Amino acid sequence: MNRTPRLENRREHLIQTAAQLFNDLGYERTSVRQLAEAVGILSGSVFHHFDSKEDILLAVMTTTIETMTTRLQAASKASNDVSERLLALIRTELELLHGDTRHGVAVTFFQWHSLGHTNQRHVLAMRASYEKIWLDVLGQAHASQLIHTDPFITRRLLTGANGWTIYWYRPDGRLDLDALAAEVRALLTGPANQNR
Amino acid sequence: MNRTPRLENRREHLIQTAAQLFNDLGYERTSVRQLAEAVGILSGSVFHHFDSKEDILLAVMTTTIETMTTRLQAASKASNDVSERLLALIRTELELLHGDTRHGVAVTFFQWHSLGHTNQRHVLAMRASYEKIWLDVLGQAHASQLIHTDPFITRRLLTGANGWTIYWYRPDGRLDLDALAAEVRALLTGPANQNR
DNA sequence: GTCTATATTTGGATAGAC
DNA sequence: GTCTATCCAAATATAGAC
Repeated sequence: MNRTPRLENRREHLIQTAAQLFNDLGYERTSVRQLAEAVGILSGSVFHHFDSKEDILLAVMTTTIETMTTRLQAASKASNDVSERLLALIRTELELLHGDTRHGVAVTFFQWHSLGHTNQRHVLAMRASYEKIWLDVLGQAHASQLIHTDPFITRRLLTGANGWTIYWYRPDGRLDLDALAAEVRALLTGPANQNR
Repeated sequence: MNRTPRLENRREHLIQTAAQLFNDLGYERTSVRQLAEAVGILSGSVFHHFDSKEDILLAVMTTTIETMTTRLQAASKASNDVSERLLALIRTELELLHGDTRHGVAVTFFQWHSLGHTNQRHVLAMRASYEKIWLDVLGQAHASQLIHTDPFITRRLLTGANGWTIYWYRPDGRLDLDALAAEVRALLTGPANQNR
């Protein structure tokens, strides 16, 4: 029996709660006191788990990037068909942005400038393996003439297009995630692949 | 003769300097003291020109949106050909993001969450006329089968794709703005319009 | 591992002299 | 329109008791 539900790992709980607060309010506008209150402890106690406030942001991002990479990796192995593989990657990134991981993912996408330079480089290095998966698949898509724009530039434009969806797209609205993913792929591959 | 160069309009100078600081450091990490020092006055004097710090951010955004709308409007009248008109809009937005207006534009794109709700609505309302120009042209492009994705969704994906370029694109690099604009249009219109 | 208490800094904003 | 001086609030972080 567990006397302290959810508290088996307070550090994990702090990271999840911080992700939500940082996403809702922004890192700078979130105080350590708010975070502490949200998990039911006092502000001083937070510093038993983290060295500094920035350390919390770093933890949010590193754990998020690990999840992102794992899921994208899995998606890239879902099919041998390049077109389907591309769709799987798009759908996965949109799921990351709008599913249970949304807070951490949004923070990772849009708040890395709140990190100091050293930590920024650390996060960037971690993101590299995530981006590599993308570039591999986009390279295949380009080689098989599924897409006709440069894979590198395409990925960067796509990063913006997908990331920006957090500001307007609502999964519970008219357009579901599959339909949105299909629209995004249609944008990349052109009308030829719209009718199957 | 002017004894006080650049100071004819101190308020304007403060807005321009604030745009740069807010873009470089972020709104929350920029102090009124820093801004004051950058224009050569003391922090108390700033509040002769603005009611509050948030008021400065609001001024940055409203003046920026006016410029954005003016320039996009001009671009939309540059040609009667839909394809060229679309390219002109893309090129103009990229110029706004990377030219002399870049600081204010980046702040307007990515830091509106630092505004209170009331001011957010104000800014959103101002942006509407800018977005209307886009939706008109994308609607024309869709009607003439130049693009095949929904104009509304397309614009939102495009907003993200273009806005995100501030994080990776450098106008002084290998790819010039015309080439980037061409890539973006190629993404929207598909391979059919890539070879002219 | 958490709390109490607090050190220390910083930032937005104001009042009144010049 | 700017400066001087300062108020006040809020925030990160620490030390030591429990």
